[in-house]
Amino acid sequence: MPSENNGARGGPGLDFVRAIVDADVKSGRNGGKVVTRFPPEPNGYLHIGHAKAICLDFGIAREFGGRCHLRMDDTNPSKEDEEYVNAIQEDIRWLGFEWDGSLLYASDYFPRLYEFAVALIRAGKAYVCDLSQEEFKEYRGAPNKPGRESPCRNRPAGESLDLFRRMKDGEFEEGRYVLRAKIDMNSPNIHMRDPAIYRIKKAPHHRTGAAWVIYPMYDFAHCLSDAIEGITHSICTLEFEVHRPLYDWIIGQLDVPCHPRQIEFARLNLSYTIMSKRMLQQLVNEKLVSGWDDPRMPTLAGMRRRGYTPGAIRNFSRTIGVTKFESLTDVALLEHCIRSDLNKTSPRVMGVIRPLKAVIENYPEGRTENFEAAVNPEDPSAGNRSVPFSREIYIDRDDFMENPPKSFFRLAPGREVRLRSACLLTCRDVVRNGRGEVVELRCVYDPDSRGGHAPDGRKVKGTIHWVSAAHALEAEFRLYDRLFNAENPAAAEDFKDCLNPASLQVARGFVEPSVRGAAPGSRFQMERTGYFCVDPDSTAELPVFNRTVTLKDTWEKVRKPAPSAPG
RNA sequence: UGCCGGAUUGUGUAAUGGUAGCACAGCAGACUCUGAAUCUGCUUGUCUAGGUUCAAAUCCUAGUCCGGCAGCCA
Repeated sequence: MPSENNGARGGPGLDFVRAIVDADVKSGRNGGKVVTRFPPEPNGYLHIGHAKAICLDFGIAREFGGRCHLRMDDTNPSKEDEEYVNAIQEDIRWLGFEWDGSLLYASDYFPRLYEFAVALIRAGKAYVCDLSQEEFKEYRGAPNKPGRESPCRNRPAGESLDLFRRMKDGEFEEGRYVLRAKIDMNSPNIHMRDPAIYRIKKAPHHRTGAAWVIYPMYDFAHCLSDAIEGITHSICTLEFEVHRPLYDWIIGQLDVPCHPRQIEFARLNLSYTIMSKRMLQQLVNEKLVSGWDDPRMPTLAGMRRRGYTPGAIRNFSRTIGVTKFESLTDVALLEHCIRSDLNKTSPRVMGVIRPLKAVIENYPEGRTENFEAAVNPEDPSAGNRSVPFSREIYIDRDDFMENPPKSFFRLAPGREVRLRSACLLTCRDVVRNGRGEVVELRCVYDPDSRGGHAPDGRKVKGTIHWVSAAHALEAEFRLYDRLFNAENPAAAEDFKDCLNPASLQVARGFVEPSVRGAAPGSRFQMERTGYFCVDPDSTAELPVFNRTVTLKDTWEKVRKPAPSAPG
């Protein structure tokens, strides 16, 4: 097979796709113009794997001063829906891209595609075939076994034309006839063995309604849609590599304005994640998640709700690169990208997820004071916030141990810690309930340590977060972990067996009052805990926080050495 | 066993015949009012075998292994 892409290599700083585009621009191919397209089928929501393709398609157009179209590849009405068309546009814009021209649809080209098919028949390059699906399967042969020619192969063009028109007019049932390209039943490439290019499908189309009862197949519609739009570089994933000869063949038979170059790259695979639309659809249908935008989903809608930023996803896409090697990217890299973005941009706030009350016995009852704390130590321009303090506070249960090891830097009977941005606190005693569980801590603070510094210069290793009980805002925390326990769930016998039963844990706790009224979508770093994003489920009475990702936690590793890495 | 691709440290990715580099992860240390961030250091790699060459991840030959392809899905 003549392969235009063979031997193509990346230049310094350029991945192999950009290297090809760059070379084409420099050699004056297509008049030096670059036109790409992102062609989703509107049969599901976009996911992080699509983000890689979007960044490539739109990114290349942007970098080379070209255009990028958004075209719905809507040639199979039984799977597609307008809901997806809308979601796809929203997600692309959210990611930070805007298509050139108006939104395009392959279905807009149905009349022209029909005429192209007619032209192909006239040229003796296509015929109407009445073999059933089962029969043709037999005729097609196998990868290592040549096919046989359909008895209809030499049907006169006039007869095929008539039949094709009658297919269009709805005279036949689904499956009665298909239109086939007449290529080569002995080709070592199965896609060249007289592939079907039009089939009868009596399903209403989300845009063309009942206007058509025949629909072009992907191989016919896609290359011609590209050609109609003057696409110069048609970038797609590896599984279409074997389709390229067919792509080039069809374009080569017809009078079209240009011959786009198809370039294939490896799709993204992420550890502990599934990327198959079919499997994602199944999770939604079987209510294993709350919907396409469940924050555990790898969909852009889910990640957005989870608190991911478009910039972090774009940065991730750039970092993983583009190659033809089918790899499995460590989800830790994605997490690194969101942490590093959020670290620079999110306001800090204190939140207690599993509250334990601490009473400061030497602090006057009824008294309140405010401590100043940086909104974001990484960004001095963000200024300060005021955090109220009083005699009773909540701390996190994880920050107290009754019989701690030496490596535990937090609160314990007789130990002193720093309350973040406030003062030094020593635990004197614990209060238990009837079952012997610790339900309250009795503490004292050092009145000379206001602001968190000990006047005598003594070192206090541990700093913990807290919330004043009198001022605390009750909140729901949705603590997300990876959806799957297996590194590659798609490779398992049943991916659903790999679901992580602890992928969502809901907790009731408190946050500092400064976050009152934060709009859905607002992102915060809960100090020492993780990054959180306000969920749309929030109400005036109860804000809901989705945990985007935890902070890295060295103590976690000390405490229970390396399972298979936390989320 | 047919065709088409692919193979660089644990993971991902550079090096276009001339010092195998970067990021993530891991480990060790420094710093620290977030066990975060930051900073420093460290470990680990060219699928194999031949060949060409002063010099090979890169070029040639032969193999090995992995992925994709037999929808009237895209």
